[in-house]
Amino acid sequence: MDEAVKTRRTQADRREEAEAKLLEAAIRLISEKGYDGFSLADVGEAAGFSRGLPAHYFGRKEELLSRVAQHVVEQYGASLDQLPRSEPGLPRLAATIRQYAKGMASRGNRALGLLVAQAVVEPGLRDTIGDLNARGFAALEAQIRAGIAAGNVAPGVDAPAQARLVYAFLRGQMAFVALDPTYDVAGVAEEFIATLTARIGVTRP
Amino acid sequence: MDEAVKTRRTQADRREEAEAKLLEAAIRLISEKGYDGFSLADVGEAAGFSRGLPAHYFGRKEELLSRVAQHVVEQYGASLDQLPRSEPGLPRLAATIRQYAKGMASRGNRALGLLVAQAVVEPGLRDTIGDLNARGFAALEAQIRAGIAAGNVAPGVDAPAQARLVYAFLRGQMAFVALDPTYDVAGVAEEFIATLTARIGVTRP
Amino acid sequence: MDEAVKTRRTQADRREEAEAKLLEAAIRLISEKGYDGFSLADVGEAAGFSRGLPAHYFGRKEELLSRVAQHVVEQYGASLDQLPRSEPGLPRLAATIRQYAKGMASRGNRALGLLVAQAVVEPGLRDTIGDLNARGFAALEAQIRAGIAAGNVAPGVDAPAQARLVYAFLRGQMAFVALDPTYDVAGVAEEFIATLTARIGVTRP
Amino acid sequence: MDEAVKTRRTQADRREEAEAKLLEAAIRLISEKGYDGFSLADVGEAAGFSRGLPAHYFGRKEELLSRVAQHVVEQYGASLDQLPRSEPGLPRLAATIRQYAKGMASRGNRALGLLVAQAVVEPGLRDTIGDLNARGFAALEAQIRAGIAAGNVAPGVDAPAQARLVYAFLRGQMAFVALDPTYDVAGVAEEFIATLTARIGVTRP
DNA sequence: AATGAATGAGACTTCATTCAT
DNA sequence: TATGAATGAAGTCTCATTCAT
Repeated sequence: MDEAVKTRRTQADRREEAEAKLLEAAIRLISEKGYDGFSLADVGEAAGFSRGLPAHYFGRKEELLSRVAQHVVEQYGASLDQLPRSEPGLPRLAATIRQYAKGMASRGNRALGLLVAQAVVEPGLRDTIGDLNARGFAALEAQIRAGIAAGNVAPGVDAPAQARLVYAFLRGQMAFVALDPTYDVAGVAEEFIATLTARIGVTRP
Repeated sequence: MDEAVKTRRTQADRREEAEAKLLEAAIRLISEKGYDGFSLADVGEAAGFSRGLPAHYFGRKEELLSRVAQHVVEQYGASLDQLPRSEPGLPRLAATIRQYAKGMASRGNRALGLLVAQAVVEPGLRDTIGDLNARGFAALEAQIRAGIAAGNVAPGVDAPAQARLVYAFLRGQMAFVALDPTYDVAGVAEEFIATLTARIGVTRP
Repeated sequence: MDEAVKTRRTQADRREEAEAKLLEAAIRLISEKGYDGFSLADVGEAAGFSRGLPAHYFGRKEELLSRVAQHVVEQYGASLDQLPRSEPGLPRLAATIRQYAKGMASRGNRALGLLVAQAVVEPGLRDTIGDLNARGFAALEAQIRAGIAAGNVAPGVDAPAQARLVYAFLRGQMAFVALDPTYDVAGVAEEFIATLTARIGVTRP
Repeated sequence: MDEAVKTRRTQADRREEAEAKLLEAAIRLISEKGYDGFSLADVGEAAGFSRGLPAHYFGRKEELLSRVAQHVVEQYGASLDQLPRSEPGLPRLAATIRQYAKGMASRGNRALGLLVAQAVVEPGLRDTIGDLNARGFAALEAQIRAGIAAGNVAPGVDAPAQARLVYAFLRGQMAFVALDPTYDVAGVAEEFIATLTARIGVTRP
């Protein structure tokens, strides 16, 4: 039985590992060629496997792309949950914005941008990306409320609207960076933080 | 001879008109099926012409898509140039933001979102979309400067950064609306205007 | 306008002719390789066209095969309608059976046998073959009734049942011939005619 | 040693049982999807085993299909050998025809119909089905001769031809039933028995 | 012995593109 | 000029088959 378990483990591991490699390869290809600019065979080869493996695992290309989206969103969402360990509220919001600005040129983000756009016309992606947005809104909103509780955000602030505002800004920046690597993310992010602070920060007289 | 000239004119006109219809059909298809989710023949049929006409006019599909991008950008840019006739500076900025929020769910905007995303991986679109961004930045920046001149924007404001900030916010909202029609664009836009005003507006003591 | 009509004619003719060639090629392939033993590309090549043409015309393979069935059935049914010009009733029935026996080894019949069998599991063929059977029953039944009217078939004969009986025999023979070219169709057919006559013929005392 | 022998026996039995289940599953699949409308993996799953087992046991698909044909023919032939225990000759022939009519809608028969048709183009099946036909002819022929000996069939009857005639009728009916479950097998079979009797039966004055 | 992972060939199908009318 | 016939190149997807466990 130990034998059997070990064997099954190993087989399952082999598969899981191969799947992960295929997903990574797909992310790379999306970020380089676009949502539809590559074939399943390309994914197999890019991952160092046979041309047929992606189809064998995922069945339809749509399924592979949906899995890719989930994978990217999971990674992105995980980083979103790990807000920097600054003081809760406005300081942590500022830190979050800076962190995002820093990671914005990554391959995963380029791929995410294409997936987000495609989600508008691809029902299979719609929910995944919709969840991502909802999660982002919620995390930011929670942080704003934490700031109110902590006293570094003004009590009357419309938390949901401000959360969406912040997230929209971040998403928009992402598109600029992806297109133009010389775009000054950090500078504009600082300006945004200052703007946000002017609106929701607590002025101690 | 007059005859000949008139005929040629008419033919050229008819061609231009047919091309415009094809481009509009292509925009519709992009907004429904994505950047690459349709064939040249589909465009012909969607425009009410024969399946072969798009190939006849545009030759390569790449050429059609490039023309579509130019067309969309032109329309979008034109609306950007027609800023509302409010008082220059902050009031006109606010009006602009509201106007954008209103038009955000249009088909053209959905298509634009897909084109902007695709531009990241498509050299043929890169310049077109890059120009669009530059034009947007410039228009907003000019308005901020006009505000400083008019006295409704604080003199020390970093106009380029604020212009990018505003444009990023608008672009990000566009993505949210495209994905979720129930997203409250107007409400968040008002919150944004208030936020912007808190930062760059002139407080009269 | 004459011009236009002629042009359109010619194009339509070209297409119709090509389609007919493709269908004939498909029949040949079915009779040689079975219902599923060949590809669409094979059909194109066998007909002297490109590998892609069958797909271009028929879209799905299923559609091609359905069209083939209609084509074969049409030919077969046409020959069935042209009963030999013998005296109506029993003589003409006998002549019909002989005629069928003679044509049984043809390529079309081999293909028909495979299509009939496949119809059991292929909804797209079911109706076509069902119609063929119904037509066969009806033609034979009509001939039996004609015999009663003409006085060479006994009045009390169960025409529908006898028609089915005859048609079942013919269909069964078809399978034997297709499998074994040395099978003595003609001899067994004569024996069948004698048997039929013994049952439904009118004995003049 | 007894142990070892018993174990080996048991394993051989288990294998044989599993193979039988796979063959039955294959028959089911043929009757539902056609001769080639399923994969080896489908057979494994349909039989309640793993997707890999059919390949493990039979090696090539061709081998599985050939074994299926043998299996079906064996079952069919066995039922043919077990002619009903009526009086030899014409009565037993009639009983046989009735028995066949009754069993005609079975799954095995549907599969057999497809195998018979496929045999025309599949050398591997040709002999198997040829043998089946020969066996059927022989059994019927023997029964006719037995009738002559017993005095219930007329002495001058052409036994081989009549045997083929009967078998052709039965085979043809099979195709009708498979296609149309409402076809009145029993009624037409009775008409056939009466027809046969009129031709080969002995009239007692 | 049995499972299922992995390969690679080949099918169907779609389309950009070229050509004939 | 405009249509649509025809080609041929991919791309998706399915599977028989081989291998590792």
